[in-house]
This record gives sequence, C-alpha cells and structure tokens, in this order.
Amino acid sequence: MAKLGRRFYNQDTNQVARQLLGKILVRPTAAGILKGRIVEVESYLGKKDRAAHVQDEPTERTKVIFKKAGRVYVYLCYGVHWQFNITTTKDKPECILIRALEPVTGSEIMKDNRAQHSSIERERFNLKELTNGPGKLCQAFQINEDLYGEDLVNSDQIWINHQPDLPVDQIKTAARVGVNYAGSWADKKLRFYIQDNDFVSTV
DNA sequence: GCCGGGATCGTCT
DNA sequence: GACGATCCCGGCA
Repeated sequence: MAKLGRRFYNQDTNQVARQLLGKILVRPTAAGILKGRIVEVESYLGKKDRAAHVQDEPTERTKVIFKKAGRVYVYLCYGVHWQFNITTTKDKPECILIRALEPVTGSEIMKDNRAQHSSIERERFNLKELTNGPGKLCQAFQINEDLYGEDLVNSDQIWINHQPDLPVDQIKTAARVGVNYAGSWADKKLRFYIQDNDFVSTV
C-alpha cells in the first residue's frame, strides 16, 4: 500500500484531518513492525486558535509546525505523556493531533511497550486499552522526542499508508478534548472520529 | 461503574 | 512560577 506523499499533507488542515481517518500509521521498531488504523484526530489551526501551541513567532518547541507539511510534532503533556501531531499546509502553522488508533499489526509488541511505561501488569492490557488515547498510542508505538521533526514523506521510522477515504456519513465531529480554557475556540467542532469505532477515546 | 485527584516537567510569562 | 491537547488509581456506591 502506497505511502502518503507531500501533496496529501499540504491540503487544508481540516481536509487532511478528515482524510486521515481510516489511514494506516506504520512504525517499524526493533521488536517488529507496528501498524494502526487512525480513528480519531483533532485540528489545531494556528495563531488564531487559542487552543493551539503556536504564537506569533516559532519557539524551540513549535518551530517544526512552521515548516513544510508532513512533519512529526511531538511534545510532552503534563510532564508525563507524549503527544503525536502531524503538520499540514505549507503556508500556515497548523497541525493535527492523533488521538486514537485501532491496532492492525503487532498488538503483542504494543502490549510490551505499554507495560514498560506503566505499573500495570502486561496481561491486564486488553486490545482496546493499547491505543485508545493520545498518550497511550505514543507508549504503544514508541513515539517520543526522538521523532521530533521526522518527515513522514521520507522517513523509514514512521509513515502513513494510503487507504480509501471513508464515506462522510461515518465521520463524526465534536469539540476538542481538554481545551476549555480556549474561549470561543473551545466549542468549535475540530475533533473528527469514526462513528461507532471501539477505539475512539471519548464520544 | 463513576468520580476526584496526584504525578511530573518542559515551556512560556 | 504557573500550568497543561493525559493517564491511572483509589474510594465510594
């Protein structure tokens, strides 16, 4: 299955967000290859978006968002959890947070990875708990600061494979999670997820 | 089952 | 010096 190219990431951010649903994230690791179907994402729309990280000028943390589309933006949340984002649109500092995946290949390795980061015993993880949240999927897929700035178009460490676009009636929209402080931007329907999918973090 | 709070630290004010 | 784009555990029902 073909790797998504620059043109895909260079579209309008909400368009990329919708089209990412159903696509396959591929992550080769030392223990084996991991694949997951993207089932939930959020758009962050640049300087005007009060929930977004970008300010007027790039900072050490946010500089990759200002570069060309299709790069990996990772950051540490609450001092504990990594969050995985993909940059879009070559002219705007916008990105998409990947909030949930459905395991496709390598779920036993994902279980190892999750157990390594937590005090929970390996056998207590069921399939659903491996990747149904932004911090969880980063544990399962070994996504951390090492991948900051990786180019999904050229990287051999992480990329996304094409799949047919989903029918629009399977895509649900909602307010984003955890951004109540963002004033009028808190209520905007910038979260997109696959209807009735078991791996979506919250409905 | 549901709810409340603690962990933990990089980033920006 | 304050604050999260979260996760997990414990307490209570």
